[in-house]
Amino acid sequence: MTTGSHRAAPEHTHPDDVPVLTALAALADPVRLTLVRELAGSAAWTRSCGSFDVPVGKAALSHHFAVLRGAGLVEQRDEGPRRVNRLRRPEFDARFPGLLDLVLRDDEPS
Amino acid sequence: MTTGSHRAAPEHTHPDDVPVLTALAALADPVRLTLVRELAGSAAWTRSCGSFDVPVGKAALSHHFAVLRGAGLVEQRDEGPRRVNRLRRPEFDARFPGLLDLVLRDDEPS
DNA sequence: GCGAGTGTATGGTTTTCATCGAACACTCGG
DNA sequence: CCGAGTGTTCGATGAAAACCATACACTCGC
Repeated sequence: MTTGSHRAAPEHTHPDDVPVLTALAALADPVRLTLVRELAGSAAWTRSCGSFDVPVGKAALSHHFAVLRGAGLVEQRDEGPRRVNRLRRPEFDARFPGLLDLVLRDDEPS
Repeated sequence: MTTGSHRAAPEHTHPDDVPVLTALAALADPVRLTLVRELAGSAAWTRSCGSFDVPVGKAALSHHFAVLRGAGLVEQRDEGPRRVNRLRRPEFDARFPGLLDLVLRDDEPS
């Protein structure tokens, strides 16, 4: 019986269980949008939560990741002391085709 | 000199001038989502502002339409005493391909 | 020119949400 | 076993946004 004391694994929501409104609300925030974009530019499982360049404290950051998880946008795994992330591109694309493409490739209007 | 006293024409924003964040925020609200969907199901210029089935008062409704205009989602024209609406599908699709399709054809997860 | 119908603007209330500081949990290397 | 590093949770604060009720503006039929 390896009852090993582990940290509680983060709760994940599959994109298939996510209402559109939740997905849109998750992406309609400048900080989270930055996280998603930066995450899309890195290989899976290579970025820990603290490695993102956003102007908010740890607490807020943690909250934002919880929202992204709840929207099926991000998957997290504990790796030693840090929590590493992966953008759930294929699953999310299957549920909301084109949405990620939109927010990723967008250039702001001149 | 026909200085005719007309009502101020509503200010419109073309989708090309709309940042993604604004578009997402506009759609990430249950009332506005209903408006867009109901509007998509009707012919252009056939729906006045008051003809939508949403559980808010006139003032809030007026505000929501202002947000939709500002996001390049809706065009309005004064027709007698009422203000009729049109969903700017082609323009908005050109700026954000697939986004409207997504919010329109979506079925909530079981 | 009234009065009904329709929409906007204003002012104020309530709710929601992003944020922070501080305290706590876990992992790992000395 | 301690201390540094990392992330979550809690409580509180502040800002943004949705909302309502009221008052105002415009159009039209009578």
